[in-house]
Amino acid sequence: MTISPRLERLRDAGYKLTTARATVLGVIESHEGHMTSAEILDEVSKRDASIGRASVFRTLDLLTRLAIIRPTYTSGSATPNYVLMPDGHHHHIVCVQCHQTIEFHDCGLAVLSERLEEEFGVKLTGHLLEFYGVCEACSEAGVIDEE
Amino acid sequence: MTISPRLERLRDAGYKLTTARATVLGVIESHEGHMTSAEILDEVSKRDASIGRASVFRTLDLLTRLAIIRPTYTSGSATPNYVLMPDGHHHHIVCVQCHQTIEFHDCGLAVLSERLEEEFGVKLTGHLLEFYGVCEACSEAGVIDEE
DNA sequence: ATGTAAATGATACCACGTCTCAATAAGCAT
DNA sequence: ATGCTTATTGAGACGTGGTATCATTTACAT
Repeated sequence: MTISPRLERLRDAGYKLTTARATVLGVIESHEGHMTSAEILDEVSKRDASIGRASVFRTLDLLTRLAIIRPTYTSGSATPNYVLMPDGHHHHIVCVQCHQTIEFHDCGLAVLSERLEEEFGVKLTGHLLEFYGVCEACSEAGVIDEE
Repeated sequence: MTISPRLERLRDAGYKLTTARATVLGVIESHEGHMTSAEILDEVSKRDASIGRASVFRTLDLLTRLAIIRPTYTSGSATPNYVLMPDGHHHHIVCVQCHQTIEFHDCGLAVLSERLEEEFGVKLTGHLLEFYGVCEACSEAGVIDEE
């Protein structure tokens, strides 16, 4: 069996390679982009009904700790969206009106990252950059917040 | 009564200026930094026990839509932390081991922000930049993840 | 093969956050 | 000030996402 490089990271960190973990990661990887926990739960049990809810959440926690995925803002106080961090980083714009997200790729943050590592003595593995604003469609519709 | 500039933003956007809203914002403003919804709930009812839970959550949603605060997910799938966005932006480093956060201030993202506005036709009001890594203390303790 | 500790699944459980709805208060016009 | 209109509120019931517990299973080392 070939092992996804991300699963290897998991094993290298001292965690066991289980089917539950592989399935959860597989689901997230195959479904590039944002997923809510409900969607993940759903897809996982479609692929392997024997996997319990608890394990899915435990795996999400674990993947988060390993900076493989990241929970991120959705709507106000609702449940998070999980986002894959392809090379340890992820960037998007989210529209505060309609919650649509636009992904973009170059951020030029490598320099800042290094500076911070020195300044604070930390070892950085990734980052998430979210911009907030109003998308084209919404600003044309002109809902609230026009001054 | 003098009105906080943030409350004014709220009113200018067409929302009424109520005690519930003022209290919630007041709590968040006075407690600079990160707060969970539980902490906010607690502080609010300490200041004014007549304010209901529902209104607090509604206000959090509203403030989020207005980009005055922002929920961020420091730990895995737990409840979000609400963060004030002083000038529309906020930056921190979060330790994936102990969940401690370190705030920093200059990010040099203004340039990128403008470029994105042009490229995607959006109007950006703020951003959140999170770095993930291992803090000094944790990497000395050397828990998991040493290669 | 066998042992052992980590991980799992089932389920009961809890808390966060939402919904509903009648009561209230903000803001405006007079 | 006064009254009108409508957004907003508080109370509480409700749903659901996520967690704790624990006996069972599984991964991995020897």
